[in-house]
Amino acid sequence: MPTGHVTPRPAAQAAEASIVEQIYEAVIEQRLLPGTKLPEAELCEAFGVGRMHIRRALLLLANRDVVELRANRGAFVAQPTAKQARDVFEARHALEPTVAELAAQRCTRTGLALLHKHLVNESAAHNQGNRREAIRLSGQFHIALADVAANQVMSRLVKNLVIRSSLIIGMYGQTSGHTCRDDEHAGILQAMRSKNAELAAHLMRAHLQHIFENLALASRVANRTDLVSLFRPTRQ
Amino acid sequence: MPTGHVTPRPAAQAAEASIVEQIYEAVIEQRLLPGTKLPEAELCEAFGVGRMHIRRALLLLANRDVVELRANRGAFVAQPTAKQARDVFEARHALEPTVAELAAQRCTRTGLALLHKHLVNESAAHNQGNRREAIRLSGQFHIALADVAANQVMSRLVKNLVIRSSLIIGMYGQTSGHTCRDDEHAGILQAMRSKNAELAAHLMRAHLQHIFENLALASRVANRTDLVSLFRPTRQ
DNA sequence: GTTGCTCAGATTGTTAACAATTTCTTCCCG
DNA sequence: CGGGAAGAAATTGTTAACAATCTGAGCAAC
Repeated sequence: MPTGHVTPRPAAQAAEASIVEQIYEAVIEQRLLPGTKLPEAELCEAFGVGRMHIRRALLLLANRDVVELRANRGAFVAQPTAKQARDVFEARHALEPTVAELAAQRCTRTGLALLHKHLVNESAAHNQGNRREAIRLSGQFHIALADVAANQVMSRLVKNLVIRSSLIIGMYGQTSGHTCRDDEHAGILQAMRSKNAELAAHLMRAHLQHIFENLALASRVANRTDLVSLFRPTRQ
Repeated sequence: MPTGHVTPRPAAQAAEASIVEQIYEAVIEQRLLPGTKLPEAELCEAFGVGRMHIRRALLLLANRDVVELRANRGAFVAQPTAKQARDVFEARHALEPTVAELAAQRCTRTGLALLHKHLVNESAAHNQGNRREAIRLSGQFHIALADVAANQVMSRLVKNLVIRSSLIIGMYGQTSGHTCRDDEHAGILQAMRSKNAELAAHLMRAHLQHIFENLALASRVANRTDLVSLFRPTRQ
């Protein structure tokens, strides 16, 4: 037993958790579009780890329906079907109003301040035309709300659903950039400030409904992503 | 390309899915109690597969909080804390009334028949004193309900929450065997028959509340499991 | 008699080589 | 000039050996 007690071997299991997290972020920011191939070799180089860790990270991502593993073909960013999109938003509709309700009941001063700061950044990104950051923060708001609700189980569920929503918006989203109107987020926060849990839940319901209505589930742009991967080398 | 098109290589990825499923079942039936160690070697022998598949299955189970992976120590059946227990049931409270509502709206004649058969079996198991089967079917009812709701996303979420509930009941459940009173299940089914979605949701809410109230979250039997693993060789 | 250390056995974590499959290129034939 | 088969390169899946860590028995010291 040498010296300090600062986590003997931390690099062991944290590796794939970090990888999963980073891919999550990339999906939320829509830098990784649905259908994009994720070759093991590239990921190994990108994250500087062995194939084993990449393999395990991909397995976890597949288990959460963020990537799809095709046997002997490799890993691809998931392409949710219209049915899956409906299911995801139905689940959000069931969960998130309750999350908002709980968050309104349990929010501390610190939590409110955090969410407010979130909104300020979100608004700023919107006005600056920083679409990527705006999308990211837009999703993060829902996750932050779940954190304020102080329920880790629901927090994880919401996180996963938000990420999958990013994929869904990437596939069926209308061109107009208002994926999540920040004023609606502001309304929810205002309801929380006045401790009106019922109103927060109602506003969340309406908000989710609006997001869902802005999807064009009829337009099957499913194969678009293959084109994207074709065009990708030139862009960025 | 030899003959038929009946899934060229099915044995590949289905392996760990099957293993996960079987461990799920064992946890639901409370054959695997919280804290039980799951050594790789034994699992390899039990399922007749290589260490790799076991390893991946355990990773998936850990990702769903059904087992806990301690670095260099191995895999153990998860031991939910009281906080986690509250979180799980709060999530169920948010999800399952909606599931019941949707199930009531969407149930087909076939679905109702399936659920009815479920209840009959459950009741029979209860009367025959077949505790293990009763517990299993009791959990399965909630899962079957989610299947009837025809939302795969919610179905998977409910399944996971039910399994974790089994662990919670295993840790904090009172001695009396009524983990899920089947008459309450019957009430929900009756509400579905009369297409009363609102009532189904309400009954589900009450049902979950009852289950939760029968937990003794105060009694920290957390370390009990270590004793269990000590006593286990003699029993059964 | 108990506490603490040391070393062997067992278990987990990692790496690397190998096998199987897919994909792309090349070449032949129509 | 186009279609298609054969083969090579690349990628994924699997196995086995190796390294690191933990567990437990045995022994010495207090």
